[in-house]
Amino acid sequence: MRNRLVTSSSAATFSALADPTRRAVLDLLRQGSRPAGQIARSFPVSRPAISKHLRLLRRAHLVQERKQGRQRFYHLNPEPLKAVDSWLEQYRVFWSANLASLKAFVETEYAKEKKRST
Amino acid sequence: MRNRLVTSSSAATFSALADPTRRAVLDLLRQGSRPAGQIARSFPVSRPAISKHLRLLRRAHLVQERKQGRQRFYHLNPEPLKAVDSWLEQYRVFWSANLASLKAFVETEYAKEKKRST
DNA sequence: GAAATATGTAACCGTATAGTTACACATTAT
DNA sequence: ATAATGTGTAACTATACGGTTACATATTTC
Repeated sequence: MRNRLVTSSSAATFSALADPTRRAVLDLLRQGSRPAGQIARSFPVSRPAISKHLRLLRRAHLVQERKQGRQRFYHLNPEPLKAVDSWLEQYRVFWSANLASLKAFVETEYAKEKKRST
Repeated sequence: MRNRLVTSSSAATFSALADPTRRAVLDLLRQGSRPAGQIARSFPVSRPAISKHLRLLRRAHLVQERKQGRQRFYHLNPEPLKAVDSWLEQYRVFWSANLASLKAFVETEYAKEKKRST
């Protein structure tokens, strides 16, 4: 039941990623750490809303906070995303499998089409 | 703004994956398609609850339905997961980067420790 | 010390969500 | 035809969530 374990331990991560604003915050932080206020100014919602998103991201360990004077710099912690990646890993084989069956399907249809047109 | 697009188009996928039961349903379907009832019996929640999860997964195109007699077989459609994978792709570089800095950190600490013990 | 700045949190609101039970509908079995 | 089976949905409940405004707190500036 290793999958089970991975799935449940990364529960906080998956639900943190469910919100588009939070994903965008992470995308922003990929370019470097920023103080909370600057993050908030990058989005069309209120500062407290972003503050709450940051709290959630913090709890999911997707960001970390570094106090500096009166500012709090947030930086990305990509580590929990590894769990998402390893969950996804088990599905990658299906993509190629489906590509193969799609290819087969297309070829069959092409053959039919050819036959029909003659 | 390609990231933005990827992020928003996969919104349904990300929120579908937020629920642990739904992830477990997908995990189950990796082993092959199953009728709705059998899926439901695999979980400690009521059948209607699973029926609703399946509806959500269907809308996110993560599963597809095939009616067969009075049963409805559900099978995995991994295609939408590609968007998640490509979102993650932008973070993979950070893992190795962090591993490198962790390595550097550990080596520095080791050097300090060595010095201290002499 | 007072004003300005940066931030988090509490209280509240509306909506979404995950669960339940009760019911409707289609299909198969008797 | 009737009963049994498989499934989805409606109605309802409790809770979580994303947003807001108002406020508290810490730090810097003047």
